Amino acid sequence: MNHVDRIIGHAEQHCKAHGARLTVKRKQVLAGLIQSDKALSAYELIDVCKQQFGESMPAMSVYRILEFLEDEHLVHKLSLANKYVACAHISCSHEHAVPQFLICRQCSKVKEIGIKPATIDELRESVNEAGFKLVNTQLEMNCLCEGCIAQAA
Amino acid sequence: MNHVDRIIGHAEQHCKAHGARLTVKRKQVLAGLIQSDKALSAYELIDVCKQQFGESMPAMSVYRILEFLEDEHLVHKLSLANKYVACAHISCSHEHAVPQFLICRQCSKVKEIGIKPATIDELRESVNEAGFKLVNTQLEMNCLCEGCIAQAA
DNA sequence: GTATAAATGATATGTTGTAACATATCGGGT
DNA sequence: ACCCGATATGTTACAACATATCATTTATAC
Repeated sequence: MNHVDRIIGHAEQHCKAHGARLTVKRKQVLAGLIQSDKALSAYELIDVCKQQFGESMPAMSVYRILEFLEDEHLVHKLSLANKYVACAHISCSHEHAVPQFLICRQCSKVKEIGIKPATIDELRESVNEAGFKLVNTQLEMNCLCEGCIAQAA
Repeated sequence: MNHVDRIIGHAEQHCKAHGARLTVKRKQVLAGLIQSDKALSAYELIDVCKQQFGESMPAMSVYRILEFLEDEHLVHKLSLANKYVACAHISCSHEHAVPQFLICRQCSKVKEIGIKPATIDELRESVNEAGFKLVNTQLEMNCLCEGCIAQAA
């Protein structure tokens, strides 16, 4: 049983635990994201599913499935790039804080990190001073990844 | 001379200073953004220009003009919302650090703030530890503005 | 005034995402 | 086993955001 399947297994347990169904199509979409170290757009996912499973996947279905997977906290949407990534912690059993994302502008590689709570608190403080309230702490930052830095040098 | 015209005047000086041309169309687009306290999409700007100046403005032109205005640092693009705002500091003479943006998810109202350099440094540190490099420090955060908080309560 | 570059217009197309309605599939109650 | 309601997926059409390409106009330099 490979890496991807193991994670899918965890996801399945997670869904089962509260009566949500991880159907075949949903598994395919999730698997597509897990296999990719890059963020993928919905339409890129359609292509991936087509290639891997020979199944045509209407855009509408992919968007619905992504929404389901987001609700299950199995997938994150990156608004900064209009792309999607699998959650890095599907296999962990403990709960997670809202993550932050580093997105490589060159190659779409994504790293999910947890910034120090103290830093988050400072940010939230700055926001409050401006009279706004953070609705979440999912920061997304435009970055370059190690590979693309090396390549540029 | 009203508020908007004054800012446009500053923008014109700014452009003139290095041989860039703030043409009529470019002024119209910029004025549209300055008048709005909300972020506007490119297509919303087309409507605004149509209403205010009776001029039809092809999408292509608006995008070109927005690009020009961004290059001149007169406008910021908010990737989180696919919308655009006028820079809050056009009339200031001094240089500015890269700003951060608070975007109201309810009404698109935007506040441009400057987070404490120390906090930014901590963020950059977290990013570096993950092996990535920030390409800029233009953070965009999903928020609720004062008005929408009050309304929700 | 003409050559040149910059700006804009026009048309087509690509990309991302949703609305609305039809059909298929699953699971429980009888 | 069968039906029913709920959930999931399919289909079509289109809205919203964005860019490519080539033609035309306008401004500035010489």
